[in-house]
Amino acid sequence: MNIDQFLRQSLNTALVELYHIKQPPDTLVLQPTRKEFEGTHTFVTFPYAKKAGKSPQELGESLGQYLEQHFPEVKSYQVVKGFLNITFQDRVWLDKFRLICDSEHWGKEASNGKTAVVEISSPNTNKPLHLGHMRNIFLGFSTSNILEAAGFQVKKVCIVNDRGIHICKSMVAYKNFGEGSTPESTQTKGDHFVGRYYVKFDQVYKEQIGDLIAQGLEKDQAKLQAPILKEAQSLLKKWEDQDPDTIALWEQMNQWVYSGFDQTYQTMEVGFDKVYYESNTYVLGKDIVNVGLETGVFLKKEDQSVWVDLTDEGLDEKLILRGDGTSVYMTQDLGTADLRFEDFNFDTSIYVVGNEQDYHFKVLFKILERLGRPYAKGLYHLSYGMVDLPSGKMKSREGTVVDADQIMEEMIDTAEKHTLELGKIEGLSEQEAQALYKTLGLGALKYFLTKVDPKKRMMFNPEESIAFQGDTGPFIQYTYARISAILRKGQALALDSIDPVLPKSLHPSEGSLIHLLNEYPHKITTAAKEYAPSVIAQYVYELAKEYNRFYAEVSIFNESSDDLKSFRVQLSKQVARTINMAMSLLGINVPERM
RNA sequence: GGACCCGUAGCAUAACUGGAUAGUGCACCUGACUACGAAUCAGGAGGUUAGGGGUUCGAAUCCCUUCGGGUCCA
Repeated sequence: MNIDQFLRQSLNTALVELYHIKQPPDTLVLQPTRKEFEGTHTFVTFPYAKKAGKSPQELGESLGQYLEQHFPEVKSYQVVKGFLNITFQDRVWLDKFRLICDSEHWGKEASNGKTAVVEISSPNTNKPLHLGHMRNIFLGFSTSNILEAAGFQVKKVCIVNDRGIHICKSMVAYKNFGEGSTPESTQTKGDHFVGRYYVKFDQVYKEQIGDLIAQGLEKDQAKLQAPILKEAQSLLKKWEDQDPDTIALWEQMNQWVYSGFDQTYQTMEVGFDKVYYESNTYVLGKDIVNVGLETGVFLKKEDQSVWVDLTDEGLDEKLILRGDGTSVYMTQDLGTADLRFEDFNFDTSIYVVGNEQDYHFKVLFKILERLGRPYAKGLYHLSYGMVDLPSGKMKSREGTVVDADQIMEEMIDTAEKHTLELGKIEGLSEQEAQALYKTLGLGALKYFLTKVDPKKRMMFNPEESIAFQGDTGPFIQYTYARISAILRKGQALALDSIDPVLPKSLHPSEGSLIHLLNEYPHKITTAAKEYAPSVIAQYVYELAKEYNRFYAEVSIFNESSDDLKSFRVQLSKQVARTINMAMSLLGINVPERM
């Protein structure tokens, strides 16, 4: 039984015995004890004081006394202003430590037989990936890893937005200004190559609007009349009519983009189980509309457009299909939801999509529920805030974005500079050194993007970039490398016994380390339940910090007793193991030295 | 016109979902390497949790309201 449960049951017994208060154990209010007080677990007595007819202070005292007398696991207690703080015997922690050492599957739940689908990234094929995508991607992959550790089978999918007017804009600009150049001929990464023409389109478009206004047109009219826009629209029409030349160009340009994306994904160390293309899925959903009309979930208006009325839920009426029979995003998303369920028969499906789509997903899920889809209750929108720059919002058309490839490169360069300054990696080959810089640079980036609550907008300052000190990826990586050095030495001294003699008592920092280690499985559960990588990030930071404190407070190899030395080596080893696992849940590697 | 999200020291963030004196990092000041790795550790300073009102043993958290920032729907 875990300590939490044990304490809940014991408190339950005490409340019944002393005050005849029957309170289900799992409803008792427990919380971690604050650092400045003795103990690890705190029971909040206020809610029960009235029923017991005692002051919170008295109630705490009596309960504490009861626990101390009846349960040998409880070492001592302390009541501060109605908060009952409980300290367990060192033996309890040592038993836990033994279990952790012996458990081969530590930090990995057994399969729960359920499948989760996670939709990640969903890029457009007209421009390179930027910082916003990175937040999406790292959040999505980390969430996937966490769900896997919590026992799910996870499928990572990506929907590529490869059709529509935005692609045609790049195509038009390329036709007019490309002069037959290619990524190869210009030595440019494919996605950047295509993105350039998207920006070019916008430049020309703006010039043309300016010219038209100068000729006396209203601004709104000018926006509609600009020749290059009309050209893009006619190209979209041609694409829909399957014009061979247009299709060929479209395929060619998309191919360039994909090869660029692949390279970026490789640097990020991510990959997908299945990729959907919108050019295939945008026709889906129309059948669903017909069925929905028959069953009365949808209604048809005079202009033949199809709507759903959600006003009784506090939402609006929402367009499902246009009067001319063409799709809107909602039509398509209904179709892909069904398709995805056919493909994976999932229990949970998570959409990692920015919070500007909060309303859209609320409506989508509601409609699927009304359509009686069996999977509807397993849908979840993992919504995240925008990434802001000091200069304001990122706008790809205006080129004010932080490019993913560029930022990764800069981070890796910074890591290299930093590492060379510190000069601690003698003996690494050039190849190992390069791998290390990547590990550190990407570690800093991934940690930065996953440690924050996804809901919040976040600020990214490219000038100050991302630090390597304090609450950062490299701080944790450093702790791991530090422990690795200890383990190497422990091995050399033959102190790395798998079955060390456990000490009779614990140094306080040893106790808190074991307590923290013991928390890890709970953190996975919480993180999986809430789809919150930040839970893991915060945990692993706390663990690394606690280890560094331990490291400063006690010595390992200067102890006189071999038993104690090997115990501390073993403790270090378990910390390293846990850091490694937690970091890999965030998609971050840890180095043996740095 | 309607709806949703956000506001915590100079900056960036946390608070176990209503619990203790609101934690932590950066930056700033002070100390610790002739000791297992100083990308570290120990300490200091910095807060009317945007403002006001309410709910209660207790509010950053829930309700009302004002202000500021952002988003969506037609």
